[in-house]
Amino acid sequence: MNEIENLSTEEKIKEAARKIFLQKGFAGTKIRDIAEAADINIALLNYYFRSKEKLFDAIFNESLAELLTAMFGIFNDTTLSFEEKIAQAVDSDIEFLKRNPLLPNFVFNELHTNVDKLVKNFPVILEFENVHFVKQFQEGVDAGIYRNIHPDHIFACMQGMVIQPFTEKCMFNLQYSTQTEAEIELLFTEFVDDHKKIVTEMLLNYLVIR
Amino acid sequence: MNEIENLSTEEKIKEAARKIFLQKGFAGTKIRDIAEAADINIALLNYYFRSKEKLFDAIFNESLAELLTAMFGIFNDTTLSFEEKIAQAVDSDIEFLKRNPLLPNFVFNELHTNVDKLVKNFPVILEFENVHFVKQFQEGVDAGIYRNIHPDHIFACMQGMVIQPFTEKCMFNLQYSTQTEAEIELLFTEFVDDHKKIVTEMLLNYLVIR
DNA sequence: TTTTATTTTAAATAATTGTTTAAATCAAAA
DNA sequence: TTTTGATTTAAACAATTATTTAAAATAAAA
Repeated sequence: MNEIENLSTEEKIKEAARKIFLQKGFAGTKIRDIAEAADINIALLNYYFRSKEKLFDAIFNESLAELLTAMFGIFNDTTLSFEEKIAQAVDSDIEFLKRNPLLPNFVFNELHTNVDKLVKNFPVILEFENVHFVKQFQEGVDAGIYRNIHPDHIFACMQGMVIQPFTEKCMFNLQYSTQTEAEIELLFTEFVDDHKKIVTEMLLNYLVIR
Repeated sequence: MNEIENLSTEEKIKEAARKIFLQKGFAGTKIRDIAEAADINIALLNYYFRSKEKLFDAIFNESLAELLTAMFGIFNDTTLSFEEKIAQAVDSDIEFLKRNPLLPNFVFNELHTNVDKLVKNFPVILEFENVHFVKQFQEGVDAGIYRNIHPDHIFACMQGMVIQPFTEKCMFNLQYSTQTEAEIELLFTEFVDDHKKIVTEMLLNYLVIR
């Protein structure tokens, strides 16, 4: 019996599915479009993944795992100071978003139809209040060096500022519609790189009491 | 000839359509669901609005207009100082989002399939670089009292921080899943009210050089 | 080579969904 | 009341779409 899967067909489907699901969401995606993009027969889709929904779940769970890793990977690193965690989280989030610009909107949008699946597949999501980052922050608050706010505000501010340029990328494109596409991409990269520094400074400026 | 429209049926359709389109997007919405929610016959939908797409466009354009008004209504008020504009924009945005929590995600998501329609219906969107807020900011930068960054960073930071709590509201709900729904709503209102103050202070703290 | 299991294909199926039709109901005007 | 036009309804239609089937092609094993 051959246990080694030939991933080429399965991976072709997943890559095409990922691309289209992220662009158009679950309801907006037709399995025929996936099949065409993957250059395979429609029936193969149900042969490898039993249904459109199962294929979607596979993509969605992988995407969410990626996002959670990117978003919260830094926050439990005990070797980093609070300030370093913020700087590195902002940096790694934006680098991640450069490679996956559609991912946050995709996840957040499909989420509220799938909240029940979320906790089941990612119970870690309930642990965010206990992350090392929060402990460090609370210690700093108690020591009088950090401003006393609920840590959720920090997450909301950081994530919001980091994600927003990618959410309204189309607005950015409009603004520079005279340039070529390649030039716009370059401008956007410059913009989000500047944005990293600004977001980090803005957060620390506010949180750290001098 | 009766020129006075009886708005009750038409309005019933629009209200139901708005609710469902905002929750599920264009592709995820079935006109039968709208008809059921509005408690009317499916054919009436095409009688009043010629197609699903036309109905959607009506809803979408209204939504976008609302969002743009809420987001940028303050920025051209010449009676307000730069600092006042920030404080008021944050306040009015969050108050708006309390009433329309799903609207930003809806708009941004449907936008990238409709970018061409956007500029046609809302040419004002290209004028944001010339808004009074930006002029005030540039003057302040030239006078050395504001930090010299591209104004787009301000918009991205402000909008991101303001919208994010509503985008991940479902996460907030999970965190307090032991409480009743009414209690959670109260907690969330408190949270975003605190958030107003934090966002405003964080922005001004960073932008205004002392 | 022959046999067996796996993978792929074309076509059919069944259900869904946006739209249309034609008749029925209702309201206002003559 | 009768007539006219607007509104509403039930049903049908046509197109789309996820899924299944059964046969063909391919690869692996005997």
